[in-house]
Amino acid sequence: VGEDEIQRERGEARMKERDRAEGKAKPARTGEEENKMSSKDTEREQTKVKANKAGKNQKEKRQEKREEKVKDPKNKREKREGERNSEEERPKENQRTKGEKEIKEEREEGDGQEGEGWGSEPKQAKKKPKERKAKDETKHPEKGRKSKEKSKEVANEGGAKKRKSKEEDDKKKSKKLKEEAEENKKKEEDSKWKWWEEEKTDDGVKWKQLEHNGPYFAPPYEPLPDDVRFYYDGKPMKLSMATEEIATFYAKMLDHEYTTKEIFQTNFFHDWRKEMTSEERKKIKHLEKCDFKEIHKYFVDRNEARKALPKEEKQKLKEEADKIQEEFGYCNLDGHREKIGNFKTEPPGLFRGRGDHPKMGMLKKRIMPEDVIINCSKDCKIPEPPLGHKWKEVRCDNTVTWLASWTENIQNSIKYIMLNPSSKLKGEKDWQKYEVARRLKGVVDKIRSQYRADWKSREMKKRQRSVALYFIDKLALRAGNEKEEGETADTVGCCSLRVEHIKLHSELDGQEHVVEFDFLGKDSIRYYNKVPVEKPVFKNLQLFMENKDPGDDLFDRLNTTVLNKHLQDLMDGLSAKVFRTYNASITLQEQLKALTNADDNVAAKLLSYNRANRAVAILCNHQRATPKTFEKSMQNLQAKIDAKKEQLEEAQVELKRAKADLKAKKDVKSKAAVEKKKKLLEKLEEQLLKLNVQATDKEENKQIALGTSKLNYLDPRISVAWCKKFGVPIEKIYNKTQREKFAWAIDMADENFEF
DNA sequence: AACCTGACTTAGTATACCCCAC
DNA sequence: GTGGGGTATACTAAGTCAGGTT
Repeated sequence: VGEDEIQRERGEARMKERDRAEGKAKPARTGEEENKMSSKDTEREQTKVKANKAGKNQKEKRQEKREEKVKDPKNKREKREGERNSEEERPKENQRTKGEKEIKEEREEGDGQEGEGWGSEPKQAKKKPKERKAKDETKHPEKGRKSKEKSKEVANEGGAKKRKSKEEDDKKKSKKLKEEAEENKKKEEDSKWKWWEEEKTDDGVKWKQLEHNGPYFAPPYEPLPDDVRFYYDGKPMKLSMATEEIATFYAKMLDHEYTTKEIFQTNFFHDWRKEMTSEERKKIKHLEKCDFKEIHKYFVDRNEARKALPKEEKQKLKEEADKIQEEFGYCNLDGHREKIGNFKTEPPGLFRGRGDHPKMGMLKKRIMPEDVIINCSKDCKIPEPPLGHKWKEVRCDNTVTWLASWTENIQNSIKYIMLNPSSKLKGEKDWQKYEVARRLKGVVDKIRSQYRADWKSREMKKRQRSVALYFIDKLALRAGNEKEEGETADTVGCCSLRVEHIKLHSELDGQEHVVEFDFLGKDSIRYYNKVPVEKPVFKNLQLFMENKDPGDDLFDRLNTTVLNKHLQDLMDGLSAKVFRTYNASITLQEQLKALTNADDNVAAKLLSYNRANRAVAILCNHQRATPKTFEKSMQNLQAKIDAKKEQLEEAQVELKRAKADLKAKKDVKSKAAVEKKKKLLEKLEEQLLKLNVQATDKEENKQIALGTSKLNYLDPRISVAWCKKFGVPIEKIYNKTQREKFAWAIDMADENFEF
């Protein structure tokens, strides 16, 4: 119920939410989205199919358009200009209908420049509630890490009573514990680097000293054993090593949906043939005649065997991995040991794009040292390339944060090795991001009233800009850069919306001026939403869509560069994505305020937190595939609920009986029995309620991913303050990794922090 | 102004891992 | 001890945005 209120309060309606509100009693999503999706397949599946179809039409159209452009670019351009000019007139007509506002508008336009002063940053004092925390940490240096071990030990002890020969084990363990503790101590000391208490420099220099061991390269290809064969046209065929390697990439993916897709197959086969020897190429002409099944089985078996490995073997493997982590996983940055995020080069394989990606199945080549640029201090020990190899380049650029880079062959873009989110370099940037968002809080009202005013501007450009900004602000849409056609999946953001992505309803379900959005956003995640908008926005959209084809840009006079330049003028550091951060964080703060009940127990408070978190995830459209095990675990939960209900009924019957007993006997004993039954009943009721809440929570979370917003959009200080204020242990909302990433916030925010 | 590119953040999914009930 | 279910981590694709070049 609370959640529905939230949504209403925000004055907008992500469609799903509204449907839920309409359904009232029904907690699960119902309504149109599902009606529309007739089959039982998952919504996303449907979405994709639909999108694919749409995509094809679009693409054909757009292709045509492009061809036209190529044929006669000038002609097209002129035509477009003509359209624009005539459009330019139209706003004036509209203004007339809006009456006397013209004058006001002029004034506001003149005032537009007042924005200059907005940039003044509300200086927020760096408070330091650090004292207490620091003390805590020095007192129990390895408490956090140890506690886990300890609990393990306790558990073990319980079991050990049965078996007696535990001593040796224990000894080993305690020794190991000691070692670990020592190591942890060392680590802890390093990770205790409180960079946030140091002076910040803002000169673009990211480090003074940077030392590391370079990337860890993917292990070389191991040829298949002789008895694992590839068949062509029914006959076994020995492949050259390079060809075989690529075949294994495909074979490994055989039971993945990807390999059923035509583009995937075509791309794969094309790239594979390129790498074949000429004899192989002569022979292998059709993918359908290739039989990878034996290879596939080999890998499946191998994986299983690895899973079934005895303990010691597994232990060994782990130790090896730890060694690698130890050697390549850390670097020295300005005298501090920092964890690296991705210290391994990406292994070769087949490219798995998301959504309807034109390049899926292409061969991702093996990265060699000769492809890699190393970035490190001048005077430090330069990382050794693997034996017999050389680096592409070693440079010393302290204005960037990466340690190594290479160019990837699919999109021809650069990939980097960078630090872990817990590092100073990442943390500082993160902190700064939220500070920018907080500055936006101070000027957002002004910006809002300005874009409202701009809805009536005589300039088409301004109108488009202001409507787009309205969407970005209200719906937390992404900016929407242009993308190269045919290089990536066809997805859009705000500025790249096309006419086909929205539908206008002057009236829908009792609401006026409803815009229906339906498009694929980042990662080809569908954005579907029906939003009532203000009348001028609606009118503007009608205007923008006039005389356009479905495949035309909705905001043809706007792109992200123009928009961001404007935003930069409004506030220093402002760009489109800041609105997402701002709206996400402010929503969390408001929701927490509205939902948290100080008298609740921790579990209930956590539920409130999750609900607030979920409100943000919904706002940002963070989705996930319904977990594979969802149905099952839901059933399990339902079974539990049913069992509880039964128990409850039984308890009721028993209570009645006890009451009758009491009436008959009227002795102390039966009175006590009644009390006991009453208590039991209460307890059961409470448990049932809890289970029901759990089920609701689960259902609501089915397709919503909370992690992304938690990690990237919610100022951690809001959460930290909330925890401190309501006595919720921080571990309940942030796991170990998250606590490391947000160490700065955990340390600096007190319960009074306001975003 | 269009175009390109480098650097960095944000994103969902696959897999590893851990814990608990059996 | 095992299996399964849920969470944490690894992985890498896909965005944003600004600065430079044409």
